[in-house]
Amino acid sequence: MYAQVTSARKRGRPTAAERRAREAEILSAALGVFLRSGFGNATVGELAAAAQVTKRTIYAYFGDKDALFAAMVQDLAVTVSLDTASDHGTLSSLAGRIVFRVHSDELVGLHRLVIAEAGRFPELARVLHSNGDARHIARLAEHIRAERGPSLAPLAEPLFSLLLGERHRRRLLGLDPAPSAGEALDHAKASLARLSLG
Amino acid sequence: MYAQVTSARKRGRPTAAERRAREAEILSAALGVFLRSGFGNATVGELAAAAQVTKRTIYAYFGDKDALFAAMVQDLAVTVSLDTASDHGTLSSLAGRIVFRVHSDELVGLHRLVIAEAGRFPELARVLHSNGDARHIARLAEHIRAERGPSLAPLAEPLFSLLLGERHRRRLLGLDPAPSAGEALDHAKASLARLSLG
DNA sequence: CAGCAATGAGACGATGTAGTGTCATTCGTA
DNA sequence: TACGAATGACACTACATCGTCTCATTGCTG
Repeated sequence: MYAQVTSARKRGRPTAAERRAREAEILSAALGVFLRSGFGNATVGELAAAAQVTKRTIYAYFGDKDALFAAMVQDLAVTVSLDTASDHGTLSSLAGRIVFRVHSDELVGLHRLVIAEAGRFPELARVLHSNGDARHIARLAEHIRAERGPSLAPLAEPLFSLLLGERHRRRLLGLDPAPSAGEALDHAKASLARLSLG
Repeated sequence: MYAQVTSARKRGRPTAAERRAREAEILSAALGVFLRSGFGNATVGELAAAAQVTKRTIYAYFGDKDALFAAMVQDLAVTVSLDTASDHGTLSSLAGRIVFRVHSDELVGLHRLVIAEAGRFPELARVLHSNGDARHIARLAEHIRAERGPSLAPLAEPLFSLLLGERHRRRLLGLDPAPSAGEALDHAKASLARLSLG
């Protein structure tokens, strides 16, 4: 059940650039494996094969499986929310992009992983929430403040709940596919209208 | 780390009533253990000790660990939503009770378990959603229809999303404690007001 | 250029756990 | 009353997986 090894990697001491690239590759491969198998079910051998390295290297780079998982989540947490650069445009366009992003397979899977392991990694739950939900809500609040006035800013949090909606709960349970960008925008507009923000 | 065994249970063939009681006891104990440890981390020995039986009996009753987990979730799914009997009173009182129930440690923990194992037990995810969220939304829709007219019934689903709110996401991540009954009612009233259902 | 750090390859030990076998014991049932 | 089903107690097997060890190999670094 391991990933296909297409070519043997060369041995020997790597350059500094190779080290950085290898670390990134391990983290990236780990995401794929953990999303497919879950934390408990993923074996270190599987993780190593997916990253095209040996277990030796995994342990040399990260110490153990727990640390690799933590490093992966920490690494991803930075990119969990939308780019700040894309932080212009109308409120409804922002809301639509948030819906699309938050319902994506990648983010839903990451959320599922962290929820499942929240007991063993409480810090990761905090990090994920700070960089995800909290940031999205803050961004919505800024836009509402700018477009509709400061008095409506407290609507950002309930708006975010509507943007998630029942669909996101079904997503976490694996019952629904990810929405398209068009569906996401439609849902965002409907949510704004319900709070008289349309 | 096993539960303390206070008294040795008698041996020998049990009566029919004892069998039923024992099965219920195993299911109940399994909930506690799975909530504490998660599915993967809970051992069959732990489950057996918590139920005051031996592993032999667990296997005789349920076959294997997977089947025990499935039986437990199926058993609980029936009681996941509010009693139909308590289905009277005002809309805001119903909403308050739903908030309280859905944010309870027990339901949040069950949700967390099923989300974590949704890959291996997709049927359980369906059962939990049908008996939980879907039923709550249907009940809200009935009340809205009766109190405010049929045209507002489609608001039941967004209302349910507001009732969960950001708090429930934080609950799943283990970041917040369960709300008191008073807090639950306050939040329900605020949510109704936001949708002009107050 | 010589020594050493880092790696691939993969065997290996240690550990934990699912699930079963054995035997005595209790009690329902014919 | 005698037999057999169901269970407790618990040793035991089978197996998976974490993490380490060995050895050869490559290429940085002084």
